[in-house]
Amino acid sequence: MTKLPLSFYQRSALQVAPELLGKVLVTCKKGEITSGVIVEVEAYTGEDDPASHVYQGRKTPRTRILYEAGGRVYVYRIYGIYTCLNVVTGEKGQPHSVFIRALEPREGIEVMKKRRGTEDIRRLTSGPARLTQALGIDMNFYGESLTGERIFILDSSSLPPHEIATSPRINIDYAGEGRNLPYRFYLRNSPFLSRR
DNA sequence: TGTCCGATTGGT
DNA sequence: CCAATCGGACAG
Repeated sequence: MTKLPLSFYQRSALQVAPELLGKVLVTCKKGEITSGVIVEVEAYTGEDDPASHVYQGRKTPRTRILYEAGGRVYVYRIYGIYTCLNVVTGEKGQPHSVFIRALEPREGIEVMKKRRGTEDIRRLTSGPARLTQALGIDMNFYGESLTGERIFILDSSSLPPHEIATSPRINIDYAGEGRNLPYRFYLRNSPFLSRR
């Protein structure tokens, strides 16, 4: 297996998002490898997207990395407690990203159980803030390259289209009209989705 | 400087 | 259904 190349990421979020399903997200922290198959993502499509952190051209210290070329990590804090992970996509100056919402655990399950404080496999990585905790992803990962050693995504064969489902994005009621856009993509039969 | 609020989660 | 908990965004 080989890492996805930068060229994979340097396209629009709507192209990249469904293609990330079935790929394997890996982190290596203090020699401990943890990984999971990506089963749920959402596309955030830049300054015209009411749900995006860069809506209407907000350029702030937090969103700086979104304006760089695709292939890096965008992490942010939410509710003062949790960390959420995005993959930056698009060309430089095109602030797209793909929000990673859920994984199916693969490698390092014992480490993940310890980090999450639960034995329940279904609650290890089935949610955006759960998976970051399980994989040890914190704010120090801001801007990290996805072609490096700490965090990367492994390539794998494409999935048959009928396994991929679409829906509106979750918990973006603040986005007005944008709340109905079908920008969430997930593996139809996965037991590891984030739904509650 | 002050106020408002969230791309969530876990427990009632 | 609701609280937790604090940095970011923005108004003044």
